[in-house]
Amino acid sequence: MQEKERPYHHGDLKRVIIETALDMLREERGWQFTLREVARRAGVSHAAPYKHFPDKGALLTELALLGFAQMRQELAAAIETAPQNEVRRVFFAMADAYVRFGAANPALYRLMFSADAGKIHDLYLSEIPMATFGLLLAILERGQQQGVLRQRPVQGQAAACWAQVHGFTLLSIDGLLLPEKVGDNAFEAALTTLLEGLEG
Amino acid sequence: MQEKERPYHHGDLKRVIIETALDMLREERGWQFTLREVARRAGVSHAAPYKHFPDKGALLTELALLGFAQMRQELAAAIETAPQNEVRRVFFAMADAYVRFGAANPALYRLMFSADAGKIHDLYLSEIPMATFGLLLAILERGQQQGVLRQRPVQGQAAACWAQVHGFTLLSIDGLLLPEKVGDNAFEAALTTLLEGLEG
DNA sequence: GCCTCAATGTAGGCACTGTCAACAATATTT
DNA sequence: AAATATTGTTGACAGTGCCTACATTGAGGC
Repeated sequence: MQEKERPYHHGDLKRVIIETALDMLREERGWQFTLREVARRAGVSHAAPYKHFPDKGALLTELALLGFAQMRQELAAAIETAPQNEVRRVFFAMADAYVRFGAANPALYRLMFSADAGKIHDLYLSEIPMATFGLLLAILERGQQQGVLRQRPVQGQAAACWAQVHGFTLLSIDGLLLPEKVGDNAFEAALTTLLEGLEG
Repeated sequence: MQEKERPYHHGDLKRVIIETALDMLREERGWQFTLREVARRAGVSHAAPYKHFPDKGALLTELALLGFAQMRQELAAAIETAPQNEVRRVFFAMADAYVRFGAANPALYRLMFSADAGKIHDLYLSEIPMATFGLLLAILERGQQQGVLRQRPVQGQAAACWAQVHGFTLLSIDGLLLPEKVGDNAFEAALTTLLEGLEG
């Protein structure tokens, strides 16, 4: 005698589960992901998710992929807002968007780079993350062609950028960039150092 | 009728538990830490650890602290092996030791920077990690005084270094620094970029 | 329309976990 | 020696991921 007579077959439970999980990732700061809790919140029995995901790791992997997709989108958008001929500003815009994404979605970002899902690793070679990395390579190449950046193997420079921004994002998420340690506007400072290393 | 008639009171179970946990951190690549498993391996009942640690998080926190202590020690040792007046080599030695530590103790390193323990964060202000950070600051200051490094706020430069090396370590642990993406010797490349950003 | 059948939901059970309370054995203090 | 505090064990509880058995439903062939 329930008011909302939900049909026995949910329709698109898979999407709902993913959506719910993403919501919880946004809300729960503590991040201890529980499949049963997701099911509960989705208003479905605790075993229902198993009809759509072989196991917990599969769901996590899918969430991570969605995270990469969203991040790539935001990075690309941020890049376009900058004047394309000024490499420095393009670069800054990208880095800023990157860290901002991490700060806005800490649990998701953590998940994306967490080995929790186990076999996520094959996935880092997959298209979306690779494409994101490609954005960075393109900027660096352009910068070198314009003579703004040092002539170095772009892959190495890309590694430097990636490590720096990734590290900064994680430290920031973990709340370790305390002013006592690192001063205020640590982000600008760190990015400046990185840029000065890239520039000729 | 056991051969080794272990006394009912273990003696220093606390140390043994920590030791066992560290061993397991070294061995288990997958890292899903289980208190009961530690107790089992220590040859003790599953609730025994609770006489020495209020909860799982407390043990993790202690392990993290030990990790920081060991790392600080190794970094300090590495620094001393380099000619003290050549900032560049001192810096490189430190960075190298840092990444090497992470690569040698992936699970422990992860734990040190994982919010798993919850309230670890208060601890990042504590002496040992702070002292490690101090090592870095000292190098940078010396470098600036010698005129080898750009005159910038050291804290900002330190943030750049920390983020870069931390990020690189994590990416390396996670096996994301694939040659297809980042080339071979990505480490030297990234460090070079960082150094060129620090140097005048 | 009806009957099969695969898809998708539920219920319950298994082994495991962190944690706690009750109890047992030992050290320590008085 | 007796009382007490410390440190171990056992057994329980709720919660987890995952599995199997079963219920309900939608889609396709007749």
